[in-house]
Amino acid sequence: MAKIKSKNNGTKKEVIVEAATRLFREKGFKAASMRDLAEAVGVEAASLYNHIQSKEELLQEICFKVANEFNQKFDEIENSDLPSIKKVEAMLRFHIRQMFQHYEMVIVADRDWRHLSDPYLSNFHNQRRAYRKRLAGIIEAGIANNEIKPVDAPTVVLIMLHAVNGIESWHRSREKISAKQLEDNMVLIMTEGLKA
Amino acid sequence: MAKIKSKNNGTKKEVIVEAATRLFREKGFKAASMRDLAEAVGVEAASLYNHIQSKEELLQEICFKVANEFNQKFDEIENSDLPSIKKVEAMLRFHIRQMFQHYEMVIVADRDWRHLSDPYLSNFHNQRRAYRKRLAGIIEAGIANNEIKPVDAPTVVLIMLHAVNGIESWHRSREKISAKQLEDNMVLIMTEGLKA
DNA sequence: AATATACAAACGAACGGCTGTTAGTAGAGC
DNA sequence: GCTCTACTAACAGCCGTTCGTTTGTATATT
Repeated sequence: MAKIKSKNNGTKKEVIVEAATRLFREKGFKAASMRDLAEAVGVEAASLYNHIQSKEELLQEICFKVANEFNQKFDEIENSDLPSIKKVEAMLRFHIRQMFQHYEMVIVADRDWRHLSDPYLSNFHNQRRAYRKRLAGIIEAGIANNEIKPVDAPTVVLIMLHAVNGIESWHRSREKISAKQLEDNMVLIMTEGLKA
Repeated sequence: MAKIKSKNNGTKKEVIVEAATRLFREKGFKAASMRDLAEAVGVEAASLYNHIQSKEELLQEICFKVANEFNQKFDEIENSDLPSIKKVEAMLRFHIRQMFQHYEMVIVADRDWRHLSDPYLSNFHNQRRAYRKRLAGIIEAGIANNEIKPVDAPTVVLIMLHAVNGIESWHRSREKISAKQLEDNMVLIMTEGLKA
């Protein structure tokens, strides 16, 4: 069973999810139609349903893949013995790199997750809240042992997570500075105001 | 003629635009239907067209109202004789306050402007680019006379403008710190890393 | 004061078009 | 011959919007 590989590197479903990611990023989940998607894949709309169950399933795949990657990295960093300020920096750098390498799915997950329906909607929403709370926890730990100046941790999380979204603009701007340069600049600006 | 005031404080069109703002913010422009909007206003969908020309006109009103307010404030600050770093801080504070007071329309304009169609789409897009360039200009001026440390100005603009969007989460979170407190926290975090 | 005129604003019905999705079927590759 | 995948055709439902008409009300005329 399942020799349904497409071309060279994955199942047809994966090809569809990738095309959906690009399309959803460009038009938004609601505005992107299954017929648009079919055209992008090079097939009729009905044919998509040999590989997927529904339009929403595509959004689920995207959202939870992104969520899992972030949660996994978070575990790794949280369990390390870095000082708190370095943990924050590491998470920030990971966010920035994900935004460089997989920005389309990161943006779709961040912008269109509200179009999920329960139980996926609640699940994702809860994960999102939990993630922010954990991140704020690291910052508060840093404040507690004087690595980080006493700022409101949830505010810092708010700023950091949203600031990274700005990289979307960078992706389609003409005169790009290098990725490394942008990363270092962002980290500098965002963490310099934190240090005690 | 034209005593078509609704209830006490504005034309019916204004009432519709306000309801549309709330609805678009909640569901997104594409996902919000004219029948949804009609119900929110307390009227049949067809009746809306006695007051507006199209669904897109509503989006136009929202987007350009927001754009005009920001551009106006920008002129005022740019023409002042504040030091560059203070101009940046003033703009940042204005963004934050707009986000507190009119966050629904600010968010709709920022998230759904892509659903405008030409010529409004190009117009808005150009204003957006110009705004960011002007803001970067202020920062570069500050770098030139050593008020601001030598960072990449477009990156700072990216971060600042997106960071402010985080206030949306604050609006619907349970345990709010005060608006003033959040504003000061954001300004501190965002500007401390900039000072030379 | 009663009636006629004018017009804004509401309505139900309907439009063509697009939506996500299903059914049934034909062909390709093992 | 069996499985997988593509197709065409069609579905029910929602979309923004238009139509013709009725309702409500403020003003002008008698």
